[in-house]
Amino acid sequence: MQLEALVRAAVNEALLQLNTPCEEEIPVDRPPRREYGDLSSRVAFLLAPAAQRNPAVLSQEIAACLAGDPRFVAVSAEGGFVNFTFSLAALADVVRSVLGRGEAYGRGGGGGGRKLQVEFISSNPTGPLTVGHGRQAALGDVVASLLAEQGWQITREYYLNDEGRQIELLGRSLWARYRQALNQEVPLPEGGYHGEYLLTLGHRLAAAWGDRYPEWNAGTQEVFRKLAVDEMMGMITADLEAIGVSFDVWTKEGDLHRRGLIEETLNSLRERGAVYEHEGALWLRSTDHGLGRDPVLVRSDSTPTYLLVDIAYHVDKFRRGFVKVVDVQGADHVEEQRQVLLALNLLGVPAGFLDYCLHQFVTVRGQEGVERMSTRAGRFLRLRDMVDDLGRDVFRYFMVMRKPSSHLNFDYELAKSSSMENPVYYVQYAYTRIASLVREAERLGETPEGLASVDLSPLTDPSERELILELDRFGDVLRTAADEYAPHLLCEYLEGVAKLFHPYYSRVRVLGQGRTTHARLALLSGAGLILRRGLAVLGLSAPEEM
RNA sequence: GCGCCCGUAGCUCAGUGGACAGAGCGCUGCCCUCCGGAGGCAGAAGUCGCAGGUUCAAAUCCUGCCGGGCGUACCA
Repeated sequence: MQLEALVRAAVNEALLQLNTPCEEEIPVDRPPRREYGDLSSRVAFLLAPAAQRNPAVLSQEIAACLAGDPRFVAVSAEGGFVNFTFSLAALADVVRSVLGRGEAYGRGGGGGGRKLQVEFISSNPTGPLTVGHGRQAALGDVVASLLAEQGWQITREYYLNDEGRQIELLGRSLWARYRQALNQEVPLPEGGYHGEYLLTLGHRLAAAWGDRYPEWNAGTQEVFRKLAVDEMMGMITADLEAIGVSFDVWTKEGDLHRRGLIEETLNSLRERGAVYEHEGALWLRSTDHGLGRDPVLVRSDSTPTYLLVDIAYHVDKFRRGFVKVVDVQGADHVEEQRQVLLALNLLGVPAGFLDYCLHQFVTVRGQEGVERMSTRAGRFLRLRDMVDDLGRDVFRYFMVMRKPSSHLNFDYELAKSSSMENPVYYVQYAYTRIASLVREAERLGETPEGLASVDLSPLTDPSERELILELDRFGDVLRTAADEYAPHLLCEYLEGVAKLFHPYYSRVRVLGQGRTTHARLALLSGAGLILRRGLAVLGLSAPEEM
């Protein structure tokens, strides 16, 4: 990050001398081949057309201007690119920045302390969390952390659908299981919940209550509905705890109703002429705005659909003062997302207020070909079972290591492996080795006075240069990952740092080398700090010992 | 049919306009009495789904086609 700025400044100076100012930001890239230097700029390609110059010549002139610049040991032009190789002093500044800024290193200020909400999981309380929810849980939690790193004031929120048809069905299913446990032939309702968890719960209730609720009536319904939701929420919070996810706010659908928000939102949409009646139901005019079909807002039995409630919920989010809202949702919600965005637009909520982080589904390797998971049918892999088996760190990492928009193939065998083949351990082990090294240095009395002021001139090994260049990228990686809701970029970055570290560590001796020891300890402390910070953003531990 | 996502090495995936396309796993060979061996080094392996187009430059942008996933409910 600071090295990029350094190149940018140097190029600007050269362009000023050449009387060819660049209006846009100077492009700086990592060259594809090591021999091209540490960083490069294709600025000459950018300026050549307007200046009517040959990029190859222009790049040579830029390089010539910067010959002998103390920030670089080499500035060269090749085929229109300008390639930069930093001086050791410039690189050493990076290490000093890392150590100097410490925990704050890599943070960005784009959020400016403004309020941002990340809503995720929001799974119906109709069963325990599944592997699919696991991806969303990890993704939402890490995206929230990434945005917090950019200076946003984050609220993690879970929307709890505690009313409606599915919940009635759940209560009725539970009652059926309860009666079955008392040896009464009561079938599960049509479309009811088949999962084993209700069976277990039914037996428990039968043992506790005996024949207290023999009939399905309004009173029984109320008892079972409420109890079922409470029990399911208990399971869900326990599951969340297992993966280390916690929420700041839980919003219940019932509250939105009681506050009259649904009605109010419907009226606002109606005033804007966006609603019409057809076959006894109320529909949203969305085909007028290029969407595929008009969805129902209020059913003919006068109950609101999920879509209308969701629109009202988002209007409420806007009123609550969030500057931005990110909803993490599965790919099966695209259609609905467009409807919500359209409705918000009609209601005057500024564009860009709501953003979706859309993710594809998870397949666990070895289970391909099985039917799609369904909580209702009782056909799913429980998140809890996988977390208990693999550990929180591995589970979380594997869930965010792929681009959200790509289907996730979960390699269970690799996740289960405890060697360095497993990327989680590969990264964590790098940190552990550094921690161990620092402890050993302290024990031997080889720890330098102030790490940040150590003489770094002994860092002449090529791997040390590589490592420093990589450390310098940390802030960029965090920012891009936050902007794009793409935690996998951070995973790849950390694996890259670990991949530079491990071979270096096994090849180079750190302790007992005098000044070189001090310099290497400073560099590795910086690397350790970044590994720990990166792992923390992912919600993983950085073990001092493994 | 329509909409969205995906198609890159044997497998799982990075890489959204720049220089001879990368990683992990797997495979082949070599090395390791040493700060934590839960190792290290090297190698083989790719017409970037196909065909056109735009550009000085395309895995990347545009169009069409092929293949896979998801959606297309008065479910959520």
